[in-house]
Amino acid sequence: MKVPGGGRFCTTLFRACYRDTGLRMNSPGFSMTQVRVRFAPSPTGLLHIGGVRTALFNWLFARQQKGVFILRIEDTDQSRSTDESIQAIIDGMKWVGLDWDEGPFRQTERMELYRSHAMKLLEKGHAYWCVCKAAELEARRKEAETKGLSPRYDGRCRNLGIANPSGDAALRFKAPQEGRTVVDDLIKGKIAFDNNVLDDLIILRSNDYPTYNFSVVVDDALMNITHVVRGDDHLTNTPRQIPIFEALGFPVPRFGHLPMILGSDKARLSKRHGATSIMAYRDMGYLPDAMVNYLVRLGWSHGDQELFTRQELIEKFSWKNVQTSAAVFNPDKLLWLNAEYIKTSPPDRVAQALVPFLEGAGLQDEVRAMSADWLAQLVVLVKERAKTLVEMVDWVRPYFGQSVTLDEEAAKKFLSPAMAPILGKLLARFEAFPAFSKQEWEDSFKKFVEEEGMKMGQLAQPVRVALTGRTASPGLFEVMEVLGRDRTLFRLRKGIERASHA
RNA sequence: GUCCCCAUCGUCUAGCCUGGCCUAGGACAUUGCCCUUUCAAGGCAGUAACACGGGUUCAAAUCCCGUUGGGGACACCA
Repeated sequence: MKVPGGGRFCTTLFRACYRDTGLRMNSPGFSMTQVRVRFAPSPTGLLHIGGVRTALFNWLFARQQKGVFILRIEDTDQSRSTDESIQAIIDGMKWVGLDWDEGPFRQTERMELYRSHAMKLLEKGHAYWCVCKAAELEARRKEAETKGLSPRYDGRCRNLGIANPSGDAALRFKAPQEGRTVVDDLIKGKIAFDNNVLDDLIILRSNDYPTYNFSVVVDDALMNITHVVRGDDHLTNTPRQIPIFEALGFPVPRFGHLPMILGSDKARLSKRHGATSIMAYRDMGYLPDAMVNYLVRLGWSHGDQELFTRQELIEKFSWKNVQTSAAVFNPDKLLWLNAEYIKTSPPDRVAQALVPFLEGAGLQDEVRAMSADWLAQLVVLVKERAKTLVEMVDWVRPYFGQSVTLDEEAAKKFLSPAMAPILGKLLARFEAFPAFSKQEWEDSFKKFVEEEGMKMGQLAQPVRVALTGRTASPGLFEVMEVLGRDRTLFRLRKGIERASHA
């Protein structure tokens, strides 16, 4: 239930103490508690973009508050956690440039902590042994569901007082059954839950491993997490976790629940909506900065601004401007942003990111033969035409190597026998220049077109095909500049050859 | 079924807290035009939204209630 009069914008006074944590840090008179946040993914697959966005908000807040950002791997699910997934998380975080200050911690390395705290709860009477079998529980849940009842645990072992269970038993937390738990959410405001909807959740499995709802609490408490910021899907876990903090005698952190990312059909984003792994976007030729910009803007805004540097993001971020509703992931806008970043990022950086793609396309020798400066020049040549690095590979291909592969249709259309003598004359003019000069060659070209009584396009297209092999390319004279005098003349001669033998 | 969250153009959003400046602004996509040696990029213009119903008020996108719709959670998953 939404608390009346509470919520996100309740009163100015109230807001001051919970919305603007930034003020707290900066205003004198408040105790300087350092912000400590964490990203706690489970290693059960690839790092997906929703996870990256959660990490991003945490990271932004930590950096802005000069706080600490912790990476914690929640791998207490033995059957689903893998080392490859842990590596995927680390690789993904590094690729988008989200550096952490502590960790990565693995929960499986902290087992004793969970077990000892669980025993503490048992001793204090906050927990009890449950000897119900998993299969029985499952059956009862199904039955309750078909009867239209709540599929909660019925609490049958709660008052049995089992002290030394034989065989496998699980430890359950004695959840409060009365009153209400109020969550004061950073993003959604005050939310109240009636405790009577709570059931006694298992905190220690019969295999001695802790469950999620218990290990998060122990870790968040022990790691002194001040703000637990996670996906919306955890909102209803919060009233289950708060009583555990309390039973353990730990202070309760602030919570913030980020709205979900949806697919085009408004269902929670999943594989069937297309690529969801962050690394898939790297492979599709997206720049990490574009990815970050897109993901942050999906659910957060700063007036009408669309493009942000990382520094701006850190400075301008605030919980107040985080959206409360879910957002549909829009690949078109991401693509536009990527194109924007390709156009405006330093060309040498784009070139650097492009190299692996060129190598992947079989151009490793060609790339090695060229200088970094030339590569950057190449990026400048095609940057407003390629929306991804993958597309850029295709645009850039004609500029490697001495000769060029002619597109058959283009050659047939533009390198006709009738063109041969005209191209020959143009070649002679260019050959007269001892060195390439964009301005001079362009003037000469235009003068030639005029003298011949041609239209610009009539000559430009055949030359374009001769130089690039295709009918679409950047400006002719920029192309020549990147090719250089020798290759320009060489390819022109080859083009004439082809035209005369057509 | 129960509980929780959410609701402005097709999409991301501004505006909502502190009602009037909103004949609702920006961005992506889309349409048309301009520029032009091709392809882009760029420039200009256009189409397009306050879910619905009740209140409160001189005045509601903004506050309250309800309805509808969407999403999430209810595991010895996280």
